[in-house]
Amino acid sequence: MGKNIYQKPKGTADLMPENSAQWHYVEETARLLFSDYQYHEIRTPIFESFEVFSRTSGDTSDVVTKEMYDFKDKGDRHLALRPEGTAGVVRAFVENKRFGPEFAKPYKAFYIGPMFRYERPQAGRMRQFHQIGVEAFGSTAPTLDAEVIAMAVDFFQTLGLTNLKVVVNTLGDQASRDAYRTALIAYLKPHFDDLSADSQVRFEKNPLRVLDSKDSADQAIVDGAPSILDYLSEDAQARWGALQAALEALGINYEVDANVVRGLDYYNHTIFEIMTQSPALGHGWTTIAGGGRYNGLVEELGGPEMPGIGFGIGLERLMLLLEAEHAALPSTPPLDVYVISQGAGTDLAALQMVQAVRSFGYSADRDYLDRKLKAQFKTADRQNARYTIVIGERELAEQSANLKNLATHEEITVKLAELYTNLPAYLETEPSQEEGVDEA
RNA sequence: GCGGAUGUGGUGAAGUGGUUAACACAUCGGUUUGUGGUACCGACAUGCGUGGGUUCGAUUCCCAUCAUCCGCCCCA
Repeated sequence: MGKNIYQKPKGTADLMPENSAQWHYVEETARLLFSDYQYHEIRTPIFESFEVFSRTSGDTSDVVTKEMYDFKDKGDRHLALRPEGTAGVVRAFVENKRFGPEFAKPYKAFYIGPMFRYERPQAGRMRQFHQIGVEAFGSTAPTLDAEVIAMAVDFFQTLGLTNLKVVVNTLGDQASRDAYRTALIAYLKPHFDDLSADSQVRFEKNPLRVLDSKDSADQAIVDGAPSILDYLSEDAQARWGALQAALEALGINYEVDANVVRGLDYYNHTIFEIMTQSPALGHGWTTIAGGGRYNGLVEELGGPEMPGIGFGIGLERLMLLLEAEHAALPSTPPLDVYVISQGAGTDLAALQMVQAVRSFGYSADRDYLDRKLKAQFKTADRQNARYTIVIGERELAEQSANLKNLATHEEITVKLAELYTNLPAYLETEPSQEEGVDEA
């Protein structure tokens, strides 16, 4: 044993081969479902110019001010590992001129990949974590907002989650927001001394965030605060009404919570969170997806005036949740054939045989450690093999093999040449390389 | 950035300031000659996160450090 055992950086994780199947399953589910909505994958760099994030997320957010992994590269460029997905997608949208008229609107994209935030790790929250998110550009239609929300709900339901709550709110347009902000500050100011220390900081930096404080004293104060919904401009009011009508038309059970405020500064109009209740993610309702409209972002990054909407889902938290809720997860793929060899000269025959089996589309494995026959059977059994093909010295001498069905214990002797040309006829099973799904 | 807990073999987990670090699971081997989930037998940490310190002597005491887990902030 070496003395220097390297450890992965704090807040990162190794996804080992034994555990990757469920990630594939969730990702594949997203790909298929989002494709039904005509969202296709976009892959943008994992790092971007620092400004891409600082200009979009806002300088009041901790995400920018203290959680960003930023650095100077050898060319003295100020770069940052992406802390969220939207900014990079918007940048790519603008840079590749997808706002052009030849591209149908809304222009839709989804992403899956790692994000980075320098913070203390805790349940389902890593420094390198993964998000699935979608973005749609070029339409302000509230029906699109509703559809985006519906897609997120659809995704969770497809994964077998049921205990979901959709919470929506609106931040209105800039005018609405400014008017509300002023009113909120006016209301909060006399209560300043009674606010928690955290909220006093929020009051200075981003007063809206006081609204979703978890502190009970804060909440008592917030209960009497003015509502954003009373400060909406006519246009914002109309959109807000249309959104709710659209959600109702889709039969989506939603809740209006005027105190929901998203953490990134770029949102306006529709914002939403999908929440669930699970001991795996702490007490009470916790957010598993969040998103909203960001009608100023494209312009902020140098594009034309063009609206956008999207959401993000934290995969680590989702995996924890699926595990805790015993939702559908893929089973370990079974092994079709385990090839057993024994004795002089059989090694090459076994090598050829596993390859032959695989060439028919079946999965095959064998022993590479020259272990005893019994041990090889044990391994075949442990790997849930359906068949074994034994090639020992005796079989090799007569150019045959022993084919055994491990479930029925039936065994037959077959010529090697016959197996090489006609193997599927001897197996009472279809190739099983696809990952099945268990209702665990 | 703040607070709490933890760190012994592949896994779970006992344990003590002093010569051989329990036990269980897993793994590997064996139980006479080529056939699998049982049973029995055996093997398996020169090491107790890392680095210092105290001591005649530390895995056990002290300090630091790293990492993990939980909570706050923030957020997915």
